[in-house]
Amino acid sequence: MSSYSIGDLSAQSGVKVPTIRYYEQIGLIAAPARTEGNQRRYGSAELNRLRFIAHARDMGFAMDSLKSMLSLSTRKDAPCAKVDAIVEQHLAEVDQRIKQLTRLRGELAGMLSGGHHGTVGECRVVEVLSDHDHCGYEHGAAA
Amino acid sequence: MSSYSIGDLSAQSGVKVPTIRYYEQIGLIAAPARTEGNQRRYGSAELNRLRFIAHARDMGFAMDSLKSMLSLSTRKDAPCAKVDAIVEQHLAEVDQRIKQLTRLRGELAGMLSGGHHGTVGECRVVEVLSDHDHCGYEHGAAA
DNA sequence: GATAATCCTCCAGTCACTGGAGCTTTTCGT
DNA sequence: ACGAAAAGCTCCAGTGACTGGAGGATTATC
Ligand SMILES: [Zn+2]
Ligand SMILES: [Zn+2]
Ligand SMILES: [Zn+2]
Ligand SMILES: [Zn+2]
Repeated sequence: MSSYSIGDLSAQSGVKVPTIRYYEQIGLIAAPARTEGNQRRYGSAELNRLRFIAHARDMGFAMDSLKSMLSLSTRKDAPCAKVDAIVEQHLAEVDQRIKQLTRLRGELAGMLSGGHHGTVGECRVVEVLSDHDHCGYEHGAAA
Repeated sequence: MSSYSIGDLSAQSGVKVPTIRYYEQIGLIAAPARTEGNQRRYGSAELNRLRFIAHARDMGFAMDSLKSMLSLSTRKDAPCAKVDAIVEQHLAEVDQRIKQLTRLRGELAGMLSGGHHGTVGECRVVEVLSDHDHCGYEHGAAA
């Protein structure tokens, strides 16, 4: 059988029930067929679409990219260059983020180094956090 | 002189004016003195606190950690172990995030590799996004 | 003393959900 | 076949961390 209730769909996709309704509301997924008693019934196409959404969201794609990819992924014979471009851009963003976090990691490690601060008054963490001049890292500069 | 208007404070700290008022509203900073005409006037202590907040926020500390660190950083003779612990935990989180992003990077790069997909129908990006089985990465597992 | 810039409060909106109240429908055991 | 329990429905409100606007008062500058 290929008829899922919203709960089934939720279980199969890992997306919570209210979130599915929310996605319908914002037009991310289409309004499905209803039973006599007004309950939503989905087919496997909707399940696939929802999995696509969940997977992409899980990988940190922005909602906008997601919508673009969804609309681009419907025509199987269309060129995939645009989809690929979105992924490339996301890859670049991820790279950027990794670099930022690596620098931040250094900053945090630096705060903790030198060890045995003892009191808040001597604590390098508090010092660095209180005054960016002690930090040496240009936070917003590479954003 | 050590009397700043909210605009001065904003300029000195890099925190936007409405955000400063918001921080006051949620109790992150204390309500400052007012002029005859009801305008906020700040001293350098408030500026320091705001800089602390901005700096920590900039480094991705959660609002909760921030509050803890703020309350811990007031008594200069208290031991700094707790502050350090918060930073250590944040460092661990950053490490974790870097690992996740590095794996994600691999996944994204893998999607783009093999090149020349041509059409959406053959596109590895669409394939991987449509069906997590093609992805091989356990997304939620290490969260 | 006029005029521009800044400030005030209050309220609404953002994003991506999440949860509850109160009611109806479906499912399931007997 | 029937009654209870589970799951569904709609509507509305709330979250976090701000951001922005309306409409009006105050301050700074020339
Ligand atoms: Zn310390
Ligand atoms: Zn810094
Ligand atoms: Zn492709
Ligand atoms: Zn995957």
